[in-house]
Amino acid sequence: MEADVCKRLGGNLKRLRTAAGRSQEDFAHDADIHRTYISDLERGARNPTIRVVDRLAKALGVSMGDLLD
Amino acid sequence: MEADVCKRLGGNLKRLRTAAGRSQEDFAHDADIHRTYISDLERGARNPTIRVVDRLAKALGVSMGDLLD
DNA sequence: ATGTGACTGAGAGTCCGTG
DNA sequence: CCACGGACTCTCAGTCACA
Repeated sequence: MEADVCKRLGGNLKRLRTAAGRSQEDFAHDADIHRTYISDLERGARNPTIRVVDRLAKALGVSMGDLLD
Repeated sequence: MEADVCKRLGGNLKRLRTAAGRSQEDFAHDADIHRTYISDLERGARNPTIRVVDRLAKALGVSMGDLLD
């Protein structure tokens, strides 16, 4: 446990996005975030602000806790 | 509802911190975050990264969802 | 369809203060 | 004890070309 927050977010994001059957490109469009930025996030390579996470959560229809906890 | 994420975090943070009976300064020290930044966060005046929120949650002994949802 | 390095403007986060 | 400001450094947001 205690994986880095960014890795945790990345894993949750990838899991929830693929579970919804959406590509990074399509999802990026819905969340209004650049395609390569989504790629970075899923790899845990970025430390995003809560405003970005808020957009991710809304585009997925989940809570922020679902992405971060 | 639908308040800005930063305002939501600010309200939750202030509520949970005061419920724990701690001053901003003491709490800032425990979370290893500058005291003025805690003040800014509680007023919803900043858009922090998830690493900062993670430290806040740990210092309070709550989940990130408790602070953000 | 996704991963990655590089880039720039904007803003995250720190530290000095004051009322 | 807290709100708020100014000034600073360093990282994030957002984008591109290319693999």
